[in-house]
Amino acid sequence: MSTRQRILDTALESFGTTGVDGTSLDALARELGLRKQSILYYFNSKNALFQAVVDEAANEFIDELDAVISDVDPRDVWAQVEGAVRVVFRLALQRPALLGLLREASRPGSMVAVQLSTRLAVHIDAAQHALENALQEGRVLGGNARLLLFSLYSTIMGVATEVEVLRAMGIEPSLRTLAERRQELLRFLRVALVPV
Amino acid sequence: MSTRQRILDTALESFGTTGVDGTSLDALARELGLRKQSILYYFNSKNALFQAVVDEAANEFIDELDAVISDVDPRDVWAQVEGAVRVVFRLALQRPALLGLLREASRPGSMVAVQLSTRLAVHIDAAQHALENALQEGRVLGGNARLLLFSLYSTIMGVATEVEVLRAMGIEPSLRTLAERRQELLRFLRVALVPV
DNA sequence: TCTTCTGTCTACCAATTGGTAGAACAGCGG
DNA sequence: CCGCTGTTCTACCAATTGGTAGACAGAAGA
Repeated sequence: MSTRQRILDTALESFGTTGVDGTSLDALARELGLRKQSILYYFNSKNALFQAVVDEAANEFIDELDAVISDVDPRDVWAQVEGAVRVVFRLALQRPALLGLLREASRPGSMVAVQLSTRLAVHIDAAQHALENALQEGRVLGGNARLLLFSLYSTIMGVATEVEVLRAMGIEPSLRTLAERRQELLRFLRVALVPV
Repeated sequence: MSTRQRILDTALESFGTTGVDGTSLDALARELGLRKQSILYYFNSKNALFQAVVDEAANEFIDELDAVISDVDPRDVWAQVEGAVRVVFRLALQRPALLGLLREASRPGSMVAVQLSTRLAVHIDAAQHALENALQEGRVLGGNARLLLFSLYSTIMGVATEVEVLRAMGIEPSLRTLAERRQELLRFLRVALVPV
């Protein structure tokens, strides 16, 4: 794998778990068996690296979503929601750093330096239109599609990343726990989203 | 107001908006018209200050919740949930730094140094028991009360703090927007929580 | 008046931070 | 063998960080 790609991967892992401020270029380079100057050779600044990592994470996130959702009837909003929930929960288990990074990127301070990936913005637009269609046909509750979309996003995100909160309260989340949580969330969404 | 209290208040504001790592003792002191050594006179370290600020924020948060919920029939779970939602949304508008700080405190890295306030833990226990009673009487969906509680918490939190995400996407949240969001969330919760 | 305690200050400090300048070195085409 | 290009290195650096030591001032109490 190219050095550049190794840097991106390791940085995603570290930024997503330890946070951007909590990760020094020095420590990152040590983990890679390099000097930090080599990192700065590929990315002009730490901020540029962060931007690149966010872009990569957003792309990976969307790829996972697309892979699942593309198998589904685009008119079946509920099936799409269910697919999205499944993806997010799987990522929470298998790629926790990825979700951590997306959360890190949407923190108040970080947004100043880093714009959300273009692809993510486009994807949100598309999802918004899909929801608007569903709304017009009366298959979903709610008025403002974009706001409803954000509601879905933050609900999924919040529930999926609460693993950390559970750990902090002394509850070690198990596979079974997460499965239960997903069931509860799906029941939540199902009752709120099914045809009126 | 005592200097100690002024430090706590300013620190909460700064930690909650700029983040802990993004706030230096120097900048904090400058904002207070002091030297950072004076801060360290009251709090032995930056971490101790953060711990104190988290405790204060948790207390304030719980006070707000208690004030609303104590007016409600303790057996009426739905009324309590509605009250909690109202409180969180009001805080999102009037004391955004407070919610920001609670989110900051539940970040992966921060929890290492800072335990959740004891009072918050006790409060969560109480809420858990209330939910369990409701579950036994069959007035609410769901199985595990503690998990359901976390679901409620993260859902409310996620939706309320998505103001930042909206801003990042170029949507300036208005009072009306937030009111709509609250309505949507309440509809969400109502349908999911009302007697089966 | 002398002492003591509280609070704020000046003066430092060691460590770490992100970042720059430029040497060394490898491989490769000519 | 030469020069070129891409990559990694050593050597620095200025700035900032959290934190320590101790002087100094003022108020309070004896």
